[in-house]
Amino acid sequence: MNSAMPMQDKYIPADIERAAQQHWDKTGAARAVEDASKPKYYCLSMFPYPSGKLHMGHVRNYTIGDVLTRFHKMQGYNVLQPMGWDAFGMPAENAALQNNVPPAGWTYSNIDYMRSQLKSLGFAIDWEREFATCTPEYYRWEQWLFTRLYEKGLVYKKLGTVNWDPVDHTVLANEQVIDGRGWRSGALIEKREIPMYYMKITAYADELLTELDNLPGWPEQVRLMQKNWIGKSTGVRFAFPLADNTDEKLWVFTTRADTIMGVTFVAVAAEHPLATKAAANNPELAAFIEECKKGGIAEADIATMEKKGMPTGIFVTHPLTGEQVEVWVGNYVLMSYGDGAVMAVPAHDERDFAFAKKYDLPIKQVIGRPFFEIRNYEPGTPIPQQQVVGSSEFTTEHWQEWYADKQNTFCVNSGKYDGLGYEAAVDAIAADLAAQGLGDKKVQFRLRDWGISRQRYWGCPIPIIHCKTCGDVPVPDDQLPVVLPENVEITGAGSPLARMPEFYECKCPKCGGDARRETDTMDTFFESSWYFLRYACPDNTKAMVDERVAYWCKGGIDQYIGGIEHAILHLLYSRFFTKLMRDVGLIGNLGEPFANLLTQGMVVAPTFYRELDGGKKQWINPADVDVVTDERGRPTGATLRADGQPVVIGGTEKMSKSKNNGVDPQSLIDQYGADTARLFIMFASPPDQSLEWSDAGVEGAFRFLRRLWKLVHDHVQIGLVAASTSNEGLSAAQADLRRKLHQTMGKVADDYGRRKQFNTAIAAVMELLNAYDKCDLSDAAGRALAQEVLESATLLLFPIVPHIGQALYAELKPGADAGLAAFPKADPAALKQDEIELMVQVNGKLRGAIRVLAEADKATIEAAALANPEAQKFMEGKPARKVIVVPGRLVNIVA
RNA sequence: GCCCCGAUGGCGGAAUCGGUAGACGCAGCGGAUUCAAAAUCCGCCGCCGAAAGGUGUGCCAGUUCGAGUCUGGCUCGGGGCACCA
Repeated sequence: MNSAMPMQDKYIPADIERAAQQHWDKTGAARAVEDASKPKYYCLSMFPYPSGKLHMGHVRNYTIGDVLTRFHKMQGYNVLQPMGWDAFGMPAENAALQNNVPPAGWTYSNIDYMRSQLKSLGFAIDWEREFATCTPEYYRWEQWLFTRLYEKGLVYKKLGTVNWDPVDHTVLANEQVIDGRGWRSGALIEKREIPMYYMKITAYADELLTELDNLPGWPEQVRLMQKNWIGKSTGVRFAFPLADNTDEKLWVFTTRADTIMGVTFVAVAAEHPLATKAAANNPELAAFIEECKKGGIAEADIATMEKKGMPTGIFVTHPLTGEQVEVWVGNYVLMSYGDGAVMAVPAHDERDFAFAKKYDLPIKQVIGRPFFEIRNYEPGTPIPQQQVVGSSEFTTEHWQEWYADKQNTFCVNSGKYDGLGYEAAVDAIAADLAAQGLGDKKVQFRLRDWGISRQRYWGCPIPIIHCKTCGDVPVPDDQLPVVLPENVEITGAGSPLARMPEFYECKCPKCGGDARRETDTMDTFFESSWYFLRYACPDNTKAMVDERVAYWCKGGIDQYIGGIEHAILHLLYSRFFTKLMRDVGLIGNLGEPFANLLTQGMVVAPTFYRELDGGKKQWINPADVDVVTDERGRPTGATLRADGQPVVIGGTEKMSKSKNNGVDPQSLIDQYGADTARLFIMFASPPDQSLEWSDAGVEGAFRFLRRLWKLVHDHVQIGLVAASTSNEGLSAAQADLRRKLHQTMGKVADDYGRRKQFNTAIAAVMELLNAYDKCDLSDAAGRALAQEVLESATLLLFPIVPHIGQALYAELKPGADAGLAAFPKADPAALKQDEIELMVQVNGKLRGAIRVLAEADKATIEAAALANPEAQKFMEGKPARKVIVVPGRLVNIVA
């Protein structure tokens, strides 16, 4: 900043943004160095997938992070804000298929472009810590960790189910299965079981669950979602002996053992061994099992499809009644849950009820609900004790909500268990099953082990060698990393690695014989599960992490910011990894990785379309549309700018390619500058809510910055003075303005620091400047106050709009660097107020207002309120029965 | 289907611990300035009503002196559901 030059009278963002960014680069303003003498603040935003260019969601995410980064820097913290690239993933392979470019080259060029975009937004990122996860320097360490975990038994191999495209001969992601068909081939997808590697996350289920209670800095909803996902439940696991007198047993798990006397059939998954056995000499059943294998593996699809089943002809013995119960195959039973079999109690489970009605299976009521009645009730008397007069009516005609109730119900038609409530019945039944050696209480988790094998190319190779004599052998440390070859041809049919002998042919590290390298790669959640630790020491070529992790991550990363869509998987896996790495001895006990979490909302925009022949919609970008409004500003229609013809106004939806409603951040930056983009995004809505795009709102943000520039410019023209430091010499109106200034300092610091709500912080500064505009500041004391207001407002806004902040502050205080300034702190003396205004209510309705001394006692306030003419009018001469005084707020007279 | 969240003027939103509903901004309307326009500045702006006043925070109940905020029941919209990231 060259303060010798006269101040530009126009706000020209391009000039000041370039200058500010050069200044920060030159001074290394964003560089983070470990410094034990200062409190640290590690501010982390979820790293982007390098898809090509930044989208508005990125800009929002990283602006939030940058505001918190800059605010904490001004508060005296040693701040780290890193950035990197989640660089492995499917889109690179799709791009390769479409444009015939290798995934590596595509990814690296995207990274280069997106890095330049991030730089143009002026984020205070320490670029010296940048890395991409697709480089061997990064992924070698997760291969190394994988081999450690494999040796500890925390990684193991078992069969897993995948979406198989029988035409393209390839495994598809859930996203690539549309209405049960492959997205490219259109073929009906089948379930196929293949061997895969699994991470034993279930071994940490209890710790992952209980630690959620130690995360007060997380949104309650995210903790709740994770809790439900882990899904700890206590129930009974028990067995139905097969009725054929062999020793074989069919095991099931239930949380409703109290309904066990109502079991009328048992359902098993299509892949269950018993189903396979029964199908051996039952072609009809075999055909049904085949049918169950049609379709994808996504749970949402399985849960919403029509429930179907078929009897197997196999009977099992009810462990308590000795009755014969038939085994059915059900398409809704998942092999991956528990034992792949469930007891069916149609009377008390809604799904079983529907199934029993469909196949005409018996429904046996074993739970009753007491029915209450109030007898001899006299209107006007207190309601007497309710009296149980019997059980609510049960009918098999239709399902009623209470059938599945656990509370206020008791066993009926259940022999010795009759009359017992839920808990007592479960205890008694579990004890009886245990006595026979046929079952016991069991804690079960919904959480399943994490399958990490992917039959894809653009990912981290799994470091395993398959040897005919030695079995699966982890790649020894001195042969790591297993480097992913970058020059490959992507065909869309299977993994190219499996067609590259130069990749998979190898020697067994144990016996030296011919062996085959694993060609599957890892789930890309693997990379994102530990990147935040690597930022502390990205340059270490000898170890995965080092002692710098202890400095930056002590007590957890201070702030993590990212989309709510990652609430479960990414955050759960990252928590899991932190515990794994602790147990492998890599890091001390850091506890939870993310102390504070902010989940930002989506960026949405209006949609416009035209209906084409055949009902297909042609989506039109909002930038090409003019909206027509009536005289009150309500939209009445819209036209396409190119031809002036009408288009249909659709809903407001998440910005996406498919709805063509995306706004390119680059055009915004080019037109208005980074500060306007940042300001609009922070002002439009609080960070955790969805943000609606508005071109007019962007204009408004730009207008505000231009106005701010002009206010400072006009002041500087008259001449700089020393900022006021007390109320001395101020008029009453000026003292009011100064009080507002200091109130605003407190408000903005609280909004940035505690509330993380930036829209209200901006609104508060706007209010301050509105008051500044209306106040006469022409005398000497006023000039000093003007200087104080402008200096402070510039610093208050600096975290959000740092470029203009840097420039204006240097104009107001020649030679000063806003980025190094301390955040303004409210002066208690300026906040003092003699008189306050209280609202007066009569019967809860606002009727008037009174002014009283700030220290007035309750009696004085009551008297003033009762004397208020408006209050008296609405009391209509009635005496006040009660007067409620809420200090500093209002008086409510109950008449 | 299951888990979680949300709903306030024409629009985005504010009201932080149950206490003035609509701050701030956008759009709109009226005016000033201008040869004119842009830009800028000033004023108005929930709904009904001439006013007094009434009414109003998705819908239906409830708790309370007082409910956008708390409780129960719905409706609609969004996120996640384990291979999108």
